Amino acid sequence: MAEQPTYYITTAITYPNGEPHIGHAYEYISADVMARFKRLDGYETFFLTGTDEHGQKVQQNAEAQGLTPKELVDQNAAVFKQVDDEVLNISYDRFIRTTDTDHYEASQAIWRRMVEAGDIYLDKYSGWYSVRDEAFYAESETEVREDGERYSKETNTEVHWVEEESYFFRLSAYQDKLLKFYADNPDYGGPRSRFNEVIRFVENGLNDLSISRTTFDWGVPVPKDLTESETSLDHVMYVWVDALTNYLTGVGFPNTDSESFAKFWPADLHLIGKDISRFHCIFWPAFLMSAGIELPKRVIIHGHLHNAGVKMSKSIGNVVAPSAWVDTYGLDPVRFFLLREFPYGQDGSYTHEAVVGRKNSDLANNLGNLAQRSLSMIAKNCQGAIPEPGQLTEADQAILEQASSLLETSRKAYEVQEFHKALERTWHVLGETNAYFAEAAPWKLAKGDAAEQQRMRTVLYVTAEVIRRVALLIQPVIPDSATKLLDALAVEASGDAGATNASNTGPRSFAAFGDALVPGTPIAKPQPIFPRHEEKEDA
RNA sequence: CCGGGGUUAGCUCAGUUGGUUAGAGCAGAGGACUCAUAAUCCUUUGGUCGUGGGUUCAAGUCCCACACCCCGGACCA
Repeated sequence: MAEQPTYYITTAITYPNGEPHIGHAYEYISADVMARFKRLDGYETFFLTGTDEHGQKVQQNAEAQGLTPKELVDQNAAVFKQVDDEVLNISYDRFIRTTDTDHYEASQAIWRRMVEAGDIYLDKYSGWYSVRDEAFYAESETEVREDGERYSKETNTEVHWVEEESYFFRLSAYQDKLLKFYADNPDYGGPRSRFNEVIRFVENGLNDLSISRTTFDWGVPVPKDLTESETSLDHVMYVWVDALTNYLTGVGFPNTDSESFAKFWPADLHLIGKDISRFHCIFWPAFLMSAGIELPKRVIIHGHLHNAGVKMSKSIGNVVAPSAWVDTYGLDPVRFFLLREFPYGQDGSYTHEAVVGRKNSDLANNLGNLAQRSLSMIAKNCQGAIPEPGQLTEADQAILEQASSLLETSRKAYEVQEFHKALERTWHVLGETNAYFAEAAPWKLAKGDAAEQQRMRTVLYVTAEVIRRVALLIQPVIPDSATKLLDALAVEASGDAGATNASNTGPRSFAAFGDALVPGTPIAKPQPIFPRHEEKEDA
């Protein structure tokens, strides 16, 4: 047997300092869909997500609440994990926390490698520092406001003059190497327009990067044996060094001989938001080059979601909790909407009407009703079993051919994370199938002679077979509904709609895409799977 | 200020290397059907393709200028 292909995908790890909102859900769901697709397509897949728990902000918040930092992040991380587990049905293989003990080991190991490469040196940093942003600002980027305090103009956070000893990473030495890497790997960052912005930024020159702090201790300690010869201070790593390293920790680093590291590194895809593209497209590859570790294959940068065109913000009060949406619309409609509605990579604007439109029009009408009408006819007119088709006409073959092409179309689209295109094409075929069904009018054939009855059975078979193929392919997006659909078609159970590698093979994996429904298989009386949206009564 | 992207039907968007009557989905209108979740199918209304110039036999598609929007970045305080 040929060696099984592998796939390693990560989300950004979340800074758990607030309630999860629909933007977090967008990232988790899209990564989940990608992971499920790959599992169903036969890839041994590892899907990593988690929380980023270090930093001064956490330490200060904890003090303010009378907790230890660990107590605080235990609480907050649990909230995010719960959303993954109980609200969004996210099929991660590991929920990593940067406070996990193996992560300390990994972070110290990559640091050590970068020291050995001669890329880390001790110096002094001074400047205006914002605790909230965890960033330094030039004086010109700040201003003193009415309350006498100095603020960052861009982010409106308080800044303080900080002068501290810090370790630096020789990022400036990587400008040419990075540019060459981008040129050699034009698909490293996507979509192209966002990747171009990164490249232009690098072309404008890079400064060395401060990568340690001494003013607080909530972080991964820089190994003492590396610092004792030159300083007596205790350094902890700048959060981004340890945060990015989570991608290595997740698959076994620093144990590079481990089975999981050998299997899954380099990562196939880092899926992140546009706010952190620079960390993933510049710092991360530079760190890895320095440490002599292979670079990930691709970073896909998604956009942000806007509430009816307005940026979500707590002060405006238009932040939507994932659980609120799921309660209102149902999980699968939410998952479908997020991936179908927006070209992946661009910002998206959502409205209640838009979500309801997708739920009713695409799911309930075009797919749900097609399944219901065809399966009902099979239940009533074919002794409740998948019928035996007769000679296929050109129309039959044409619609089956369209459905067949969807596997390759979807693979190509998913390869570059153009989820919307895969779904658009799939729903186009469903539209054609509805037209095919109306044209063939099997309900009229049911009343005809033996030849017409045979023709009816053929039409019903072809329609059901199209639905089977579509149902297989949309398992990643709407796993629960697609499973019900396959159940209704009496497709032999296998796997778990892409949730684990148990979905790599079997009648419900993509390996079975080219199979066909087996005539004579009994089916149950169909029940509607995609209800139309019901508006709740005003409170 | 520099760079990138955008400005196409009521809404969201496609429009390939410039080439016949500018497309889709949703929404609207009319009709059909009754298997089905008042779903589906057919037909149809609707656009001076941001503005003004230019190149060309021919421009949504190329060039220039301008306006507005979005995204990056720089500089001055």
